[in-house]
Amino acid sequence: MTRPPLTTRFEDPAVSALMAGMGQLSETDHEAMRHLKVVHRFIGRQRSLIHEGDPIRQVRIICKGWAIRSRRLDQTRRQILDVALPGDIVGLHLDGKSTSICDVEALTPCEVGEIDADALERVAHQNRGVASSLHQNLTCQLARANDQVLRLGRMTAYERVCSFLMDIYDRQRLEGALRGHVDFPITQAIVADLLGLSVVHVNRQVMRLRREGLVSLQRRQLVIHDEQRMTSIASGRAHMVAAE
Amino acid sequence: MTRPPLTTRFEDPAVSALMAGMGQLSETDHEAMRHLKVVHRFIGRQRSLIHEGDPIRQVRIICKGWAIRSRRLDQTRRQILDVALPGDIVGLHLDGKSTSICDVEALTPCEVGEIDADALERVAHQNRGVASSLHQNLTCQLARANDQVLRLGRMTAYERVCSFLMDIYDRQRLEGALRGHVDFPITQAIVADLLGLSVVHVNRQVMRLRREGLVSLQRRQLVIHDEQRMTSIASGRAHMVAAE
DNA sequence: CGCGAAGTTGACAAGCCTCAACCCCTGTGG
DNA sequence: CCACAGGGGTTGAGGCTTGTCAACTTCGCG
Repeated sequence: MTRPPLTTRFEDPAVSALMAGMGQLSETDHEAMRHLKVVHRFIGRQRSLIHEGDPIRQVRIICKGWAIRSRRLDQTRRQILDVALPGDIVGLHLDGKSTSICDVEALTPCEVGEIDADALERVAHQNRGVASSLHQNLTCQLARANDQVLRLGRMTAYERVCSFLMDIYDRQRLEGALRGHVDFPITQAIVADLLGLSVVHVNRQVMRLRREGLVSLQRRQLVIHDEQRMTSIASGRAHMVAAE
Repeated sequence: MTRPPLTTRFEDPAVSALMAGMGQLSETDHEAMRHLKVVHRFIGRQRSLIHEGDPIRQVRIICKGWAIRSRRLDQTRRQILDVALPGDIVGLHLDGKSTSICDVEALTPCEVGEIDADALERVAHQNRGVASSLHQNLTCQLARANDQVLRLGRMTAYERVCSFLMDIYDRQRLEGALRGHVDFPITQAIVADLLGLSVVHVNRQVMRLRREGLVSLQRRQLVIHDEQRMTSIASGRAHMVAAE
């Protein structure tokens, strides 16, 4: 269910999250960002944030929880484009007429900050740091999309799973996760739709990774036992290595 | 080989191409763009424009010819991310430190316009239209990347080939190709690396499309005989249709 | 004419999918 | 407290899609 929205103006967690991913912002930049109005929404698990074809007038920032962006080919075939973690922006995937080109759905209960796109654009136009940060965010999403293309196009199922697990792991480490284990609120069915595989085959790859002692994956938590080996497999470098 | 670069300032084809993809630019926007210095380079077929890891200080616009952006997993596995046609920008795929995350290579002899990235950023900052056009260009590249992910993740080989041919076809029609046939300077090996398939299998799909009378593909030219059917296959809608 | 690149075809192998059965865990309601 | 249902995970068997290898043809070009 959706709790009533909430509005804040100062040191908003959404704004902080947004700016965290940004490079060097001047004090003026910060000041300008603080004056943006942010509407907070709370979205239940598996609820839709955005539908393909929706007109988009706000930029949305995930403050808490995880979400996925996806597209459908038909009833049975869905492709998940990427996973959005706290601090990530959703709603930049638009066509020329500001219409969303993908669905966005909450993987876990989410708190989302909404900022009016025009207002943000005005701020960006007057504050160079903000503009270049947004630009950098887009560039980063492009880089992610390229990673995904490489995975789907040329990696084996085993490599794809490794690569994806390391991606989720690394992103959480960057955000300051110091423990050996990170959150993983993702079912194997989701992984399958992300990696262009069947659920059954994903399960086989996960089983193999466990058997080889590389990862633990239970109760929504992921532990990487051998970072180096995982990274090497994920980058396609581990080929004729004795894999048993 | 690389001919000596050439510098122009007014009504540069690169600038025109760049602005063509942009929405509504004011006269001031145009004026500002015209004062940008553009260095033109001529690149031979199969020559590299950018290597992964190169520091990028210029935005590059393809004025003539076709190029591809690609990444390698290892010696034997390459994934082509997309094809750049005249008017397309390359060199926006960067990591945080302005380093290229992919290779760019000329598919045919190319003329490329180079604009200093800082200078362009200054112009963009002062001219809202330019800024939003660049933003829109990035958004468009994101949308393309998503299309590619959908293709690789969930389409069959047959659908991928259809989808790709229609993409190349539609893009040239948009640019004003009125004839029934469009350029197609792309070998099947390139299509294979684009679609995550083997050359042999690409060939089988092309043969099938020919047998079914949907396309002609010869002497570097592509003809689509049944646009509607092709579009329907490319979007995954043609499933249980009697396809032979 | 001859060479190399690109395209074509068949046979066979491998990777991945589908189906189907089963297990485990958790929450829910009687 | 137990029964039950449902979601998620696991496993095996068999089939289809795609890859690999290898041979051959065609095309483009000097």
